[in-house]
Amino acid sequence: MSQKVMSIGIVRELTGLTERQIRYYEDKQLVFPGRSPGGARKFSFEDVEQLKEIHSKMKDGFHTFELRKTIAGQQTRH
Amino acid sequence: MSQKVMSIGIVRELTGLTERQIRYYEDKQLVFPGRSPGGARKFSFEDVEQLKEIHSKMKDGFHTFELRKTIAGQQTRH
DNA sequence: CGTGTAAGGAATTCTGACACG
DNA sequence: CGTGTAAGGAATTCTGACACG
Repeated sequence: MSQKVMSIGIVRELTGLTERQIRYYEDKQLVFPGRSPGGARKFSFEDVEQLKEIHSKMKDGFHTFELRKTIAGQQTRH
Repeated sequence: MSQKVMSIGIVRELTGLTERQIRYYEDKQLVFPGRSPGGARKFSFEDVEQLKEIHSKMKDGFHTFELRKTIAGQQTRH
């Protein structure tokens, strides 16, 4: 489930988010997709769950910089 | 694991097969990928396992038409 | 039969920017 | 701040065909 295999188009379908939002959350360090040799983002099912969680929190009024703190504790490192 | 989320490029990496082989196995009805709106094949992790199994059998000397019989019994229907 | 390849087109994704607020 | 969009380019995938054997 942690294998980075999905391109952003499918993540869009699975999460209901727009590509813009997904890229923005990555920019804000809330998700960490891999990259294909050509530069395309690659997400795992865990990333998809993470994105759903993020968007849920956003709707609750949280800001990206607030969520980043919470997420920092989830990351394996750094 | 049965969600069709990977494009052929990743399946190529995960299975070690060439795109040509993957498409050929689909043509011979050994795997049944979904399709994106634009027509791109979408595979599941189950499909990846199936492909590995297929190639393994091929190396053992089996032909696609022989494997199709075995696979028919695995399919949910048809 | 199973797989390689060159060919041309179409769909997908990428980045940086302007916009609004 | 979070997200929409038009812009141009690059990477990805598709199909049908010719090739070999």
